[in-house]
Amino acid sequence: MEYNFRDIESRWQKQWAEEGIYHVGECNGKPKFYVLNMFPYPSGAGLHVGHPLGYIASDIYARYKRLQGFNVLNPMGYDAYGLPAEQHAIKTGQHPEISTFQNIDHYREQLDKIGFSFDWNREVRTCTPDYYHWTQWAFQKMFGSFFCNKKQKAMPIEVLTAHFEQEGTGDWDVACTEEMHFTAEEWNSWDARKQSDVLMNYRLAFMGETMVNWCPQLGTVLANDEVVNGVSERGGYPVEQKKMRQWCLRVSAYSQRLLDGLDTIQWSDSIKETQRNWIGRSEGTEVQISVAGSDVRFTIFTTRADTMFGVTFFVLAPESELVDQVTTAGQRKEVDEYIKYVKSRTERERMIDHTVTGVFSGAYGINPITGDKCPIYIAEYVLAGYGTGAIMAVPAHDSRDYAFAKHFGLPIIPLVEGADVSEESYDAKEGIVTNSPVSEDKSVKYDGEALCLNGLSIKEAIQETKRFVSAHNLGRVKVNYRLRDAIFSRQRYWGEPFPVYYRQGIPTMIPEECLPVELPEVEKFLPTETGEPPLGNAQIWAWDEANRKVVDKALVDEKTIFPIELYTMPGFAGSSAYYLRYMDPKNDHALVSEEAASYWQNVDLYVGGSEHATGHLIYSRFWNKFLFDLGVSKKEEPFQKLINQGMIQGWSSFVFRVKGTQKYVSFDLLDVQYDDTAKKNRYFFEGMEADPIYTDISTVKNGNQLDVEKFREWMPEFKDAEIITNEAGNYIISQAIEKMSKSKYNVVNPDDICERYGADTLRLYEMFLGPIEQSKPWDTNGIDGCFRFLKKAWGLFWAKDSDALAVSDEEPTRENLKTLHRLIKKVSEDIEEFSYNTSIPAFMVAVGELQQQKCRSRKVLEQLVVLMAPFTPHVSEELWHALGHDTTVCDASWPELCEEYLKEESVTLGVQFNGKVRFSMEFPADATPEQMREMAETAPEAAKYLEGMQVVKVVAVPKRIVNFVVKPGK
RNA sequence: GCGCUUGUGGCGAAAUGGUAGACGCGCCAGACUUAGGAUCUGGUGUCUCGCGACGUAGGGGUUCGAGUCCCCUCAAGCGCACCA
Repeated sequence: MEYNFRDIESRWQKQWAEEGIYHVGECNGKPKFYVLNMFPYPSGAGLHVGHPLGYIASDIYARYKRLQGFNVLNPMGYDAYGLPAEQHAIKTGQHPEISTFQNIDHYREQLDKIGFSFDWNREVRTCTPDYYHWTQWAFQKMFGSFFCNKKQKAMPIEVLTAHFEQEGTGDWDVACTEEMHFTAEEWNSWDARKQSDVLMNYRLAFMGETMVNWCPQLGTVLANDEVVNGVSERGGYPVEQKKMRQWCLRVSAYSQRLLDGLDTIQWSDSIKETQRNWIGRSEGTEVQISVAGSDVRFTIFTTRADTMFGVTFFVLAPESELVDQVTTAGQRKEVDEYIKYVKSRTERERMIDHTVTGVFSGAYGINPITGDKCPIYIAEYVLAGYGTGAIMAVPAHDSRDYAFAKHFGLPIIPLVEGADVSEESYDAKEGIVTNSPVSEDKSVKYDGEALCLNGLSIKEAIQETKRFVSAHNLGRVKVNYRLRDAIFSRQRYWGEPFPVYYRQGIPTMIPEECLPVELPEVEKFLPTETGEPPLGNAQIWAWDEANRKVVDKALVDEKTIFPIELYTMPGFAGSSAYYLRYMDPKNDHALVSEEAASYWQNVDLYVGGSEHATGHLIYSRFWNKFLFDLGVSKKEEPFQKLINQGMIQGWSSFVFRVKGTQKYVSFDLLDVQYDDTAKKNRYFFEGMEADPIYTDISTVKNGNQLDVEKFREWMPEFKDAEIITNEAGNYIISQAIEKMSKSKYNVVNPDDICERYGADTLRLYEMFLGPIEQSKPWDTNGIDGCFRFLKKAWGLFWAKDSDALAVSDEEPTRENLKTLHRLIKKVSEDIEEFSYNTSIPAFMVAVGELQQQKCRSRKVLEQLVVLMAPFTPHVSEELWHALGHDTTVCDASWPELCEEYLKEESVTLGVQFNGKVRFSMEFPADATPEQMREMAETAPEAAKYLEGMQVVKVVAVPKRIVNFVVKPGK
């Protein structure tokens, strides 16, 4: 019987959907397993072959786990809010929801063709009110919480206000934007507005005046991970630094927990390391510096407390508030000019250009250890956002300070024995400290004690200085994190609205029972003429406190009716807790019920791209930890194991058009020159320049030739093209590996593959391409091999030239069982290790062997069907039913491995002399090393190698090798 | 600059420290076919007529034995980057 994949696949896909065989519930009899893919953003371009890579890998794992008896949750949904839909809406005037839903339908259609075992009953879309209800709810909970540093836990804000009423700030160590100190009397004397402002310093979701990444072209602020190389990730527009009042999430409060959690999860080292870098923990010392002749004091942060004796100047960040306080009248003008210059520079300029700039403030700081007066500079190489925005400069042991000192002619004092600092600084943290102090009178005594570090190693010196500084109250030991709080508002339309109104200017939460606050209709999706965000265009957008509903904003009276927030939430809001919602997607009363959360716990296997390392994967860990503190989430970490599938790239193809003509020249006829200034190749034909132009992959034949007819048909503008071919009459194209994208015409569509080869072949081939975590270009050429394999496997079950099943009840031979169990072993191991690319060859070999063995045994073939089921569900289902089962193959059991069949009676091993294999011979599989040695030594082939030689040593490893170490002599 | 990852045929890639290149693509030859991008069989790392020798980016080391473990160098990719 012919392998008719079109019929098989469409028939089973329909039946699976009708019978709902992939729907799961909370089943306490079975152990749970939660498999999850990063849900896609449904773009207008549809799926390309890269998207399903991760879905197929996780689907194989999900099906495998199900066959092993687990109750597997494998859901899918859509990250439906996003910029492209909004940009499309601005262009066309069409509501973004319409295009988004159309795209979702298209995605679903494409996904359904590949035969995934998703439970579509649990689908979520981040843009539907029943979903973002819980995004808003979580935000309100964060607003209503603060973080206790000692307990390392979020707590209700009421606990903090009660404390303020009783004791003021006291010495409670609480995560905050800036440290504040006030008494209970002060707190109680403040009005609601002032109290609200102060609480913003502590809330986990708060409004803060912070430096933000402002993108004028997009008209919105962006999170740090949305800015790449100083330009916006979406669109590549310039980004400026701007001080703005924005909603923020106090992600930094969880820095330590985010760091510690990494040790408890199975993620790749590279992604854990990326997150560690992003969190950027650094242990150091804060030291108080007083300004000479003034009351002003400031704090510096250093990780090199051992270098206190080498300080020759101090530096403040230009944005620091201290700049104004410190600057002397004489230097005012120069400082102002410098600040103006710094402000004129964009983020991008600052990143690329590291030339030394700075200005003297006129003031001097006093080094508390040496008593020295050192000049205070202002320079942009010190960042306001890190540490205290002020540093002590030790040019001898910090390359940046060194460059600055050289530029401004400041002294350089080496502090490490043997360090030569005449050409460059000595930054290494190794060596013995000297010059600290140079002489006794160079260090200040506190309580009769002076710091002396001479003779200590640098590490010891750091510890000693920390002790000294803390003991004499000159500063304290401090841990800093690079991780910044996340800016949580966007000036866009297509996002979750904030459930917040402004009660006489005070941000106030809309009552929890009134959620969700639905995104209002607007006429235009652009900012208003007065520069308000798009929601400023919404008419029905005011909160009526008395009637507890959203009303016309014309009614705002600031007594009972107030304006609602115009900002919306960023993309990561909806994607931060969706894995919890899948557990209980239709719950109206809670994000997730207690029962569902307790049963499903967290995601066992999460599959998605590594590009989310510092975005989604940090935010959702933060979000989950917060929900864990609330008791909603049951696990500290949301994703136990993470697999990052590589990106599938496309082959872009180029033709070359001579400038200003319709001549298209074959690539091999061109002169290629590298343009050093433009950093790209330029192409010339008979002295005229030719431009590379993308051509569609469908116009390419034989790997690198242009199919001229298809090319002419592809676009009207090429219809009358003058094609200049090479001598052989072929037109050679040029190719490049690039990201798959519609605009590069290199997209390979999974639908086309399914149409031509079937979903099972597509699934096999995507896994066969290479290791799942590696990026690789898509190459359709190899797919025939997988298709042939399926036809071969199919052929095992059917009689030749007839529709009859050719399976018998005969007992399997030992050979059959050996092949089968070798396959069981290999495939089980491979799936556990996600090396699917090597199990497909194993299938190929096994099927080849069974074919050669003329195996017709039902017992063997039935198990083969089950083994293939995770990879090729359609074929397996068809064969499973053909073999007479009336249940789905998904409910079969994964075959048990029986090592007995793998045992060898004898084994052929290479016999080596001095490490080189000279001949092979048979050994009993259970031979001991002694027996092996004896057999090898007495073998006739061995004689010529042992002739006149002395045996120094023999190494015999059962099932591995026999090696004689010999040397001449007797 | 720091961190992570990767270097194996024409290509995608395999190899618990044990005969490197399984399997697939491509290519070559043959079979069946009255031309097809079908199917099947065999071959295919390099050098050599052959015996054989050499081969896993380069160099060193550990080992009876190294693609694999250790050290150094080089190259590529990704991430972070005046983070004090």
